[in-house]
Amino acid sequence: MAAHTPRPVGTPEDLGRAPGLRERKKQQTRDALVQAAHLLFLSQGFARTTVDEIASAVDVSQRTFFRYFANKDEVALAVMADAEDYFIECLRRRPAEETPLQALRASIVKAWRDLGNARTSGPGSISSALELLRIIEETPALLAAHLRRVTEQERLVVQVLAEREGLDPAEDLRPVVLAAVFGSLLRSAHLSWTAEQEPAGPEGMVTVIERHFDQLGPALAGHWRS
Amino acid sequence: MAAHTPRPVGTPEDLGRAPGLRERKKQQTRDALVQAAHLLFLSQGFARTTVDEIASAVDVSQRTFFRYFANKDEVALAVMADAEDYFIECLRRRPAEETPLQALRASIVKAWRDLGNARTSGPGSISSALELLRIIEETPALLAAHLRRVTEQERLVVQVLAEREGLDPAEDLRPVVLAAVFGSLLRSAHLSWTAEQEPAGPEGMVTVIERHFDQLGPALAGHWRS
DNA sequence: GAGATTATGTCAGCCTCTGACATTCGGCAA
DNA sequence: TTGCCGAATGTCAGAGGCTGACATAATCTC
Repeated sequence: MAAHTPRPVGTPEDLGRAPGLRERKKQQTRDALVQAAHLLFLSQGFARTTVDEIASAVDVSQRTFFRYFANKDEVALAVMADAEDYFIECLRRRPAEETPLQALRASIVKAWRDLGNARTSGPGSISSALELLRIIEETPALLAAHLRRVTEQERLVVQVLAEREGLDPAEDLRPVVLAAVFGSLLRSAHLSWTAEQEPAGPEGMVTVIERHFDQLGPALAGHWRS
Repeated sequence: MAAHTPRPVGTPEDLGRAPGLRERKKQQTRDALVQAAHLLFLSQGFARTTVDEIASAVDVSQRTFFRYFANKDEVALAVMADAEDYFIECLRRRPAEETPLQALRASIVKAWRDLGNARTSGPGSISSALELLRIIEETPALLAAHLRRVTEQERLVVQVLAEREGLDPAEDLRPVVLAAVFGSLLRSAHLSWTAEQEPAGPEGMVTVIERHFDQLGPALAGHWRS
């Protein structure tokens, strides 16, 4: 097992090659750990769940747990992390005619919709991610780790945007600023989704996100008092 | 000592009352801890500094350290936290004629300038805060904690903005969105300040922040390709 | 100065996370 | 099939963050 095990991301040469037993087992324990952790977090809360519990629920040693995940946070954020990867993929595929802002909006909506239509249960399911989002928001340590992940994702967004528009992010601040704006827009959407009794599920999330996008113009415009 | 010791924030009834010996001593050890931690972090890095080291540098027990700060992160972020409080104060005082965006921009610039002109050394100095910013950015755990703090501050900004403009933040998304945008704008400014060889010190930071503000309009406008 | 408050120290202990080393298991080729 | 190599896992020991409980010492109040 590679040192520190980054999350398995399908490299090009993986495609079409049948993974051996070893790989399959690895994926299996990983999924099992995520799922076990998930269940425990939901039932007992994040803080009151120990790594030992998670590990022994899957019948591996604590040490093995830490070979799959760098820390306890990571296992909680794993599902969200996968979803974010998919979003980046969507963004990469947007047609060049769209403005950067349009492309971002379209990608995030598509990502949620697709994930919503995909597997609807199991460790990688999107409803899992949504339940997790609630736990994340109410657990300071997790929220912190999540926010850090999000800002790292933002760097990727900057890169993709700059590439799309053919400019150098070191020269031009616009991709940086837009990515930042987009990131925080998403976060306030998540926040309002978890806080309010919004329609649950991915489609509810899409609604909330779109509502936030629509407020972007008005928020930046002059005075608010009508 | 109150349980968990939130950072001392001057309550109205404190004003003009001479603090007793006990209070003064508390403030003294707190400052000493911050300063000692600060020096150690700068010389050895955050991770390689133990709480025991910090505590014994000030000649108190480890247990006492944890009565002042909930965790190791907090002592590192203490100076930044004070600066943020001052910013909020500035925002509260902005004239009502300014648009929300103008008020935010003016407050953050004023806050950096004032803090820059105030004590220029010592545990609460602004140059300390700036040095810390570098450490924060390169220490994942600290960055995470910092980001969480920032988003909490954002909630305050939402409140102040909503109050200014006389609207209900639960009804109207504009304060929420603007605060989010502002927060991420600041963060990318910090990032570019720590990354590049920007003019050091508070004034350099002001320059960077203003440059980012100026890009806000262009970033959101249609296509970027000229 | 006596008693009530409050800060500090001490101690024991849980939990997260890591390095080192031994063991077992899957992949692969003779 | 057998045997070897490398990769995954287990075991163990230990550092470091953090907390509750209780005792002690300092300040405050009257």
